[in-house]
Amino acid sequence: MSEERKPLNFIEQIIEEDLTNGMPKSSLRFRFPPEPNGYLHIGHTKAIGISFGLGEKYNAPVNLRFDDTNPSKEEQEYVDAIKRDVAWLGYSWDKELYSSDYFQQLYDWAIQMIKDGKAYVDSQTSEAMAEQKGTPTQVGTSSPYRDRSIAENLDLFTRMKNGEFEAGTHVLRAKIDMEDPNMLMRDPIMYRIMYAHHHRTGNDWCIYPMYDWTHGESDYIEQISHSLCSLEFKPHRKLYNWFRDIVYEYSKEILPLPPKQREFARLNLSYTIMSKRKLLQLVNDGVVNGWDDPRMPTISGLRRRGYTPNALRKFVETVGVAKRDNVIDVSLLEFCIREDLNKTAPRVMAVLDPVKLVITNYPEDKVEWLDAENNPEDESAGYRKVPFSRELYIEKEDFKEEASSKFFRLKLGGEVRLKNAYIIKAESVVKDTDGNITEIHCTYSKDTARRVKGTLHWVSIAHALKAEVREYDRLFMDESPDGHQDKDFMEFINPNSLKTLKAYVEPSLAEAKVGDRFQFQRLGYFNVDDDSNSEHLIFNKTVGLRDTWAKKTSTEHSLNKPQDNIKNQPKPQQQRKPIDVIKQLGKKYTNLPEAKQQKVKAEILELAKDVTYEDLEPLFDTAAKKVGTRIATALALGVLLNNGLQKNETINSFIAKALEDKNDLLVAEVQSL
RNA sequence: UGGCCUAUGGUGUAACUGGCAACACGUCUGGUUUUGGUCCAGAAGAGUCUAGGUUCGAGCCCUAGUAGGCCAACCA
Repeated sequence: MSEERKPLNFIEQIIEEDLTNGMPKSSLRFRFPPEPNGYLHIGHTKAIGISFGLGEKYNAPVNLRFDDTNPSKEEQEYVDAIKRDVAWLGYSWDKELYSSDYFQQLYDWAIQMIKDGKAYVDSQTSEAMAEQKGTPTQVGTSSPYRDRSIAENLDLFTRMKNGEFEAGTHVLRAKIDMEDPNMLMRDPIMYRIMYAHHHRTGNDWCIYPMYDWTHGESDYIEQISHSLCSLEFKPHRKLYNWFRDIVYEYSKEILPLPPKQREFARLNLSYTIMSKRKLLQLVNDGVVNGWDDPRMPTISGLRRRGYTPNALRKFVETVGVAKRDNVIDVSLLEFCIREDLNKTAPRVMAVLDPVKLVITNYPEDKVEWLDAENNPEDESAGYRKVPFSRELYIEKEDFKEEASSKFFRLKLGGEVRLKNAYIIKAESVVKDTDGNITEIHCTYSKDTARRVKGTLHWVSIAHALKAEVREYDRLFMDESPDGHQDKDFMEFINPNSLKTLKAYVEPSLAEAKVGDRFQFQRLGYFNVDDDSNSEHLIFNKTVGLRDTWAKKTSTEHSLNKPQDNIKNQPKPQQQRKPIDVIKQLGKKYTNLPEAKQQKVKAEILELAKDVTYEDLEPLFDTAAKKVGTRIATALALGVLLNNGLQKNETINSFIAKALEDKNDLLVAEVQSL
């Protein structure tokens, strides 16, 4: 009956705490607030997973709110793409909302703030204001317009709204504290004049509210209980609360719940970038073919690449939620998609780099349609027929004229199984004038029950379909392309991130539809690209199969990553020095229950027989705090002394210091020395 | 010459709030296998950034350091 409670992340803990402190569960409400100025990427998937995941966990509504306060950057196209991506991930939002829906309310509150002397119109240039703002280490100074009368502020602000001023001539600022150590509190701008067409409000407004004076208030209007965002907004929290407390005073009768902002570390993925601005640059510079290029870390790119919503959700669930900066290894993402596709993707055969194979003892005009299992992981997937004939294609790299016994693919005189078909033996090769192998001649045997080490995939030449296969490599060659202050991320672009192959696939694939996912056996997972049609089949390689053979051969033949190899070498157990084991045992000594302590003590005494004085000496300096280690040291020292070691000054001072210790165990052990 | 945040195996996250540092990925062995996949069994790898302190007992609490991140857009 022991209930294993799943550990909660820090945000869930905060919510649980609020709940036990009296917040009704029905008050829980979350939101995902993208700015429609670009496509969503895998980093957003984490944010989406957190807020929508909380919604699912607590059965609470989650709003999709577009933070659309900057019409110069935002477009309807992005709104549509964002909705498509969130829905594709399998989340459903309670309401589709826009910060621009609240422009009037925000304006009314701003008027009230002016009347209360909490906001003023500044009429300086942005340079002058930046100057007065100070620096992180230097306080700011007040604007000469800071003490304008309420009447004048009201008049100016109304005229700003009415379009009487040019862009850039006036702004509305909150009146807070130009000397606050948090620069965001130094009279932040609330409104600027901007004559731009807004994707929703058109030309209704020519003043637009800034992020800080919009986001928190939108949360408040929607009665969001927990407003979750990434770490870089932590400094904004003070301002978020400042604005919130003011509008709460104005409207608490109608809007009783003041929201709270909490911040988590955003997701970073190795070998890629997560900045919408930089992603846009890749699109604009033609490095990739659009936001949904399969090499892009965008949700639409991953979708086109063949990733599943399941895999992505599992991924963000696995990476967890915390507050420290992180870089997730792409291998985890790849693990998640393989795990999902392994269970669901039908297996088919495709040859990407073909060489012709002729079965000399197979009749020329004969064709057999053999049974092939669709998915060994899923019995209900059933079987299909694949055609077998005298002339086949196999992968070039599956044949070598000569090879070691470690190579259990096809070699001259060797036998191998053809998947779903017969066992063949390579007899001879035909070469062109340059010495390239053009044909492999084999004989087959019908006895398929025999055990042979290797199994190859193949296609019948006469029946195979031609297909284009797009193989992708990482877009950047550096683990952290935008993590270098001296180098631009564009310097790390991998020039060979896309490889287009002419492949041959089994005929059953004629009916494959855009988006369908398959495992090309022994190769990896592939899906049908959006560009594909029945005349011209196109597949994207989603991810390769785990390949321990490729790993072995590449580490044998290349010295590419020597440090990786060294790092990953496990140390043989025998080489672990006794003194190290003693240290480890000693560490927790004082925490152990009595019986276990005796056992460990005996172990240490035994190990100490193989310890030299040179090994032990450094431990005499162990910090006083590490009592356990000092006890272990004393025990080992006892053994050495018994074996004839003479006391010296270092030993004596160790003993003297230990005798004065408050820990009885330590004192007892030392006294016997 | 500031403020805020963070620090646990190679990576990420835990440790029931002070009691023998766990899980996942990755790495390495071995087994099964008509995919060098999957699956199964196992291993290596962490004195929890440092130095003090509180405590019978500290990854967790306190103090001081160190390192990294964020903050000076009429962006979000």
